Amino acid sequence: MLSKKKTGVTITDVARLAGVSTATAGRVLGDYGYSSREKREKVLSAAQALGYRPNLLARSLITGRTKTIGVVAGDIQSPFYASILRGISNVAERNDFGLIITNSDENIEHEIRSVRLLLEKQVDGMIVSPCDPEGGEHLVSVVAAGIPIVQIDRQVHSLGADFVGVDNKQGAHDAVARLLAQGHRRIGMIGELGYGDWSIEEFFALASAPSYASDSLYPSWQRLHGYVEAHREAGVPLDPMLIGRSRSYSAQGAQHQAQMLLSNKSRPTALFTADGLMTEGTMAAVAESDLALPDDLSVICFDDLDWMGFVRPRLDAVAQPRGAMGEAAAQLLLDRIAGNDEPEKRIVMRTRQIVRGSVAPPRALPGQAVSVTGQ
Amino acid sequence: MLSKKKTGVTITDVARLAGVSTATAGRVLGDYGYSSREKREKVLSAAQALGYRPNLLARSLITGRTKTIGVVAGDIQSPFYASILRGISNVAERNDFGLIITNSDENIEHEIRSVRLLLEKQVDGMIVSPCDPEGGEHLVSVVAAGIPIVQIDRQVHSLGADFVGVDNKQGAHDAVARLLAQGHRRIGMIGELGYGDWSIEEFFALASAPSYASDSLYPSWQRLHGYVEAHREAGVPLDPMLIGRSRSYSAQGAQHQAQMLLSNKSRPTALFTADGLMTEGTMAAVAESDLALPDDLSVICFDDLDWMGFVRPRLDAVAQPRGAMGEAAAQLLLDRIAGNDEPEKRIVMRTRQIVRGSVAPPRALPGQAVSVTGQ
DNA sequence: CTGAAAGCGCTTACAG
DNA sequence: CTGAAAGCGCTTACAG
Repeated sequence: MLSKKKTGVTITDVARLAGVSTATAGRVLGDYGYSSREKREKVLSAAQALGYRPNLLARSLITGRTKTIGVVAGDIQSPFYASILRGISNVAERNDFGLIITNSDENIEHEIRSVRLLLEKQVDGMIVSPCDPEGGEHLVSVVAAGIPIVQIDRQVHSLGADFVGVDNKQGAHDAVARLLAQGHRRIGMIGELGYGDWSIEEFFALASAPSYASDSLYPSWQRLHGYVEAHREAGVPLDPMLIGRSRSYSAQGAQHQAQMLLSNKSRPTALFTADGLMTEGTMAAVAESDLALPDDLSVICFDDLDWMGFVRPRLDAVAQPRGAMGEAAAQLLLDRIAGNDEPEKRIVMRTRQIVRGSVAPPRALPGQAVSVTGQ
Repeated sequence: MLSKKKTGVTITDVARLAGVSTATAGRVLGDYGYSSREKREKVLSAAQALGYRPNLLARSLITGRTKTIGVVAGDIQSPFYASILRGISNVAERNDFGLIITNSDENIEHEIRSVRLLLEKQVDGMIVSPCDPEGGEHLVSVVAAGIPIVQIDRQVHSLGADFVGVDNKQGAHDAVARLLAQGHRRIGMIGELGYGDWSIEEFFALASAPSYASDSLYPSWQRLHGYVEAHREAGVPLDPMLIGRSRSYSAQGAQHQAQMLLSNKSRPTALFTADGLMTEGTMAAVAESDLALPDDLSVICFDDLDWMGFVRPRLDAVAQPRGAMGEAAAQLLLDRIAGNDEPEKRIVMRTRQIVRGSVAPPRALPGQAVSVTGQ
């Protein structure tokens, strides 16, 4: 037995009470077209008396615009997406847009399902964090249908849609360069590094070329590129054994990789983590170890999370402007929805190095000679 | 200049290509009513060929149901709401429902605006975390209009809508009792404690009566009630000076309250924080102090956040089943939408004490005699 | 099982 | 400035 939803007050009811046509009532209530002050007041007070609320569905069916944007996030529960969503939500509310939110869980089937739902709900545009750089046919067809997409954090090759992200290479480069300047020579990195048909060795070879461009790669690879560049500039040789590749966005995977790295007899003296989830897994591994930060191990994390400011030691981080990324993406999308047809835009935002005390010069490890050169 | 949205393929197009009426096409595509295998196949292949996607707006306009639920959260960026939303989202996706999300920012005007938007978007039901226990007229009118509401975490008095929350009193009681059992006699609490027309002294007097019921109060007051009960059971006198009342959901406010408490010459030897945000502020204050956990100060936090498991020392917490709360609320709402008209339901979920090492017996403070009784 | 017709609640030309 | 009419893309009785 379905509960029968009361068919609320309609524009027809208002028009009848006000003694005008539905067209006139519509013009007043929808604030389009002309209306005399007299009719206007009649309609308004009738609407008030009846408690009229417009049915946006009906309006959208005609206008072809829903004033709704859809989002496909990786996982709305993660601090990264939660902050981005907040930024998107701010802009949406400010512009009287609704927001439909879905998760892909980094699964292409889910992503396709989400996009279909958003399409059927007739969103005016979408913000998507695509989970497969190569699997974007479903997105191509959205764009082809004239529905704007803004990609966030990650992108599909040759989709030709706007993009908002951060300068991953620069952020990682600066963090790793700081560790190198402190004298670290064995710097571990824990990253997702999932897509990519190459081994770490092969990527090192590619990325060592000064002309190598990683712009279209996934964030963790761009961050590894920054790692490589910092090493090249410092003249420090690369060691593939120092790279922990979790291959999926999972704290457990990262924890496992960090444990492996730290239990090695020639363990790294510093760790660079490639995102929030990798940081959580890595810190869990560190907490289980006997290592004291920063004396036994220096750490810098990509993405600054709330708690990093009040644990001991406080953790150094590469901060991404997550809220601003969401706002920029939403604003760009609204511009597109409003008809802005300038060429494809790429907004690459700057990261910020946050120094708090989780970096110190390396100490000599048992059985190892460490030459501290520093800056 | 508005970009003209291409009016996609409609059921009329499909019907024409398939050589059937729109009614028949609708029956096949919408999977309602009868259809012969022959027509069915024709319609399906025509739809496939044209790339038909139903326009859910049109369907909803007729059926009066949008298969969409709306959520009014406090702040989707907080880990508390982010997890709840994930739970809601899981159930929604599983049932092919869309999800429209808004924030109230604990501001009644925003909440009213959000509810209006959801109403105009014709959601089939709402999940709301109301920000004012007394200000619920806008919610009353929603329920009166036949649109089900499930309240989460907090509730409006006498709204007569379902509710999903946790046993705040019990959770707080057990945490504080554990501190008392360790010998703590001066236990501070940092909480929002915003609504309520009483002072802490007055509340202590009220809540000391064994028959006092705090079920309809805001969570932080219920948690303070648990604090009071644990003290009464242990025969430990209450001291209003030990309660830091931030009066708003703000980490800064909590930090300030914690600083005040900790800088007092007869400072507490243990702290109980009443929610995630209070914990963040409190931990910031602790990080700035000279106090070492757990030797100088024991801590238990209400709400278990990811990072509490891998900081040092790991933090003890009262875990709320946030994801399950969201799932339960969404499931209950879907039941109501499906027509379940049983009497108002209250789902009160259990918390779980998580012991990790941030609690130890108190040490004597300079200039104070401490009698450790504990077990 | 199928089709013609009406209609959901609005907005949009089009006359006046 | 206003109203009668048509129509957005579907679903729903109602005949057949």
